[in-house]
Amino acid sequence: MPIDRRPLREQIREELLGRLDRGDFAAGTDINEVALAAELGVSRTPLREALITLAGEGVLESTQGRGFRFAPVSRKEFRELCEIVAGLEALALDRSDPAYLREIAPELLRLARDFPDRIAEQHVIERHDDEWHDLLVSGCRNERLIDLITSVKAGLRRYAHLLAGDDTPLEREAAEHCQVAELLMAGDRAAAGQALRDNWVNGMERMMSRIPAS
Amino acid sequence: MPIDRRPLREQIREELLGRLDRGDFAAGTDINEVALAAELGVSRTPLREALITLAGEGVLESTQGRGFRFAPVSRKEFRELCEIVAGLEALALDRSDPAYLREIAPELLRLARDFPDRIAEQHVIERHDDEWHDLLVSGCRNERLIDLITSVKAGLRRYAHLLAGDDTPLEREAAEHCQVAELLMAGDRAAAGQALRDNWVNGMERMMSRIPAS
DNA sequence: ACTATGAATTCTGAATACAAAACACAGGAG
DNA sequence: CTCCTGTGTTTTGTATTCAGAATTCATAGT
Repeated sequence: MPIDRRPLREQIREELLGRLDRGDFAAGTDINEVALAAELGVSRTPLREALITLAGEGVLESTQGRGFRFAPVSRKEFRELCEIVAGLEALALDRSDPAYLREIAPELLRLARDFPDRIAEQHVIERHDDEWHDLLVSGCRNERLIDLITSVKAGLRRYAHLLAGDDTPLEREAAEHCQVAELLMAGDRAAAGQALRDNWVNGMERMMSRIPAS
Repeated sequence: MPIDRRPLREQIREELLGRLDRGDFAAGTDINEVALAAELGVSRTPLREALITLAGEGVLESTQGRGFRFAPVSRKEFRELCEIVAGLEALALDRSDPAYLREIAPELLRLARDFPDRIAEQHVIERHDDEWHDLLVSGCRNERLIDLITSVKAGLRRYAHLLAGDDTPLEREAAEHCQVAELLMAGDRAAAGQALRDNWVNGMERMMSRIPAS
């Protein structure tokens, strides 16, 4: 097997994002660099590099002399991020090859119908949802756009653990995904894009109440 | 006056972007950290932090063990970036307060008509163009979106010096800006958004020939 | 009792030092 | 002559150290 030869800062970044998913960090709290570096078993240098990357993605904030802190969550920001991702994914759909979209539409439909039931664990559901969205935009030739979507979605990870346990909207989510897939199968990319945007907006509204008011 | 108390990495980032505008760096070339740090009069640590930030914005690329290099320019990437910014600015317009847009429309129109003539220096033209676009999206309440647009536009700076001296499309650019302003004054935000997207696409097509084929 | 001041402490920001990987080039085997 | 290999050099990646800013806490003055 090829051993892991990526820079430490990337591994650290992913580790921190993983912990974020699990809700290990309280939003709004300051980060103690020496403590966190010791905990991760690395020095402050690559840790700070990872923190700077995350700050660039909006996951963290930094203030001169006071270091980094996890950006506090807010309904306003959640709404902003969802709006952006919705716009970007719709754009990606628009810049995709229509033939390819028709090709993957059946798989998208299958995934949407296989949506895990409410018994499933939260991270399984998230994984499944991510998989669907990743496949959806996989036909986009605009590589920078794909990277950008990934980056913006990193900011949404801070909200993941807040949304855990709310299984009511699962059917809605699955149904909306089905609709997008069916529109793609019919070849109506514009309508699919609109349905996708609606899916994001609806999902956002469904989740909004679970975010503490700032 | 308040003295400059921003972190070095930010000042370095701006200095590098400024040099990029002036075409001081050849695209695709490797960066020697010690040499550049010495030239800037700083140590490698904040320099690397700035480089990592710029890599996150797509201005630089990094490879394990080989450091950073200015990402090579290509028509493909230029097209991708323009598509993204077009989509994001149109989204920003869509998320703006219509009343505010009508309010600033006259100023937008005035700016568009005051477009500097072809005698003006390149950076004056760019400054003017930036000012117009900044004002256009200034009514957007989505702060994250504004930041994102700024970040993606940083990637476009690598192309600025390539586009210098091409004064033919100036009237086209000005005319298209006028049209957007007039549509906004009429209160037709959707049409203005479409005109804005067209402006980006047209501008991109006009510039495309000046970018060396990869 | 409360505020202001200042020293001690903690932490970040930046510089330097060290380790390891990539590169360049010379020399030898085929 | 070509290709491989090994050694020396350069450059990056990471760790450590140093300096200075922010915070805390105690104390003195009102």
